Amino acid sequence: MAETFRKEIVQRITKNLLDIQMLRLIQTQPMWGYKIKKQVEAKFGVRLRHGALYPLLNNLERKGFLTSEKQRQGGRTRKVYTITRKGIQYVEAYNSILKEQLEGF
Amino acid sequence: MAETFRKEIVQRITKNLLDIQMLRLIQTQPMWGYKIKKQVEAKFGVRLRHGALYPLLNNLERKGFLTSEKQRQGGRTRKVYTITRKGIQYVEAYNSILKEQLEGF
DNA sequence: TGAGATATGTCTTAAAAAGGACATATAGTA
DNA sequence: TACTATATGTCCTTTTTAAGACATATCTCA
Repeated sequence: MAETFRKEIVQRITKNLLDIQMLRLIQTQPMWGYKIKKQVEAKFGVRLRHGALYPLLNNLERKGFLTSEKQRQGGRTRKVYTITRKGIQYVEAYNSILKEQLEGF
Repeated sequence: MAETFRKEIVQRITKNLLDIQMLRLIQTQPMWGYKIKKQVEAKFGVRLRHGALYPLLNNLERKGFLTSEKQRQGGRTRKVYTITRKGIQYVEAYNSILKEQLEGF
């Protein structure tokens, strides 16, 4: 049962706080959409539709949490995202809230 | 800015993981809907509509995370909720995920 | 050369959630 | 007595979100 709960909660957090989980991933190293999709799916056990992912990435860039750079690999293009200072601050705010939650009410 | 981020994230967590925050509250002491509403609003800075709260509480009871007992105060009735073992397990699963998130990827 | 993986994007429709009204009753206070 | 707070519940409509299709192009391996 505890394991069922775990999976369910992880999936809920991933779904509802997907942008934060993505920023955290990109914080470890710059990454492009497709790779983010694969990593999120593997790490959190959720299906991440690309139809939701790419608009979200563009949105995070528009808001200043990410910057992107197009990289060519032969004829194929990757849009590699890097986290900004603003993005790091957002993740840090999240981390500090987690800490408080663990310390209890 | 960091403070703006904090508020925004706390509100997002409260909104999306409201049931868990409520279970955590009730875990500290048995509580009724109206009191939960006031506490959630004070602690997390969100408006909690009673039209959303009461169906959610009934739902959590139906799922076995809470039990309720009606208490009379003169002519007024309070439905006091207590967390169950199952509810505690759910909160514990949440706590363990928070720990892992803090430890990083 | 055909299939599956990599790679990024938009758009429409269907499902879920939120907001707010409708509904009722007691207690306390000005 | 009228207003505000306490207390719990449902229901409809609007808004938001999610699912999946539509769209295109390259790369690799069998």
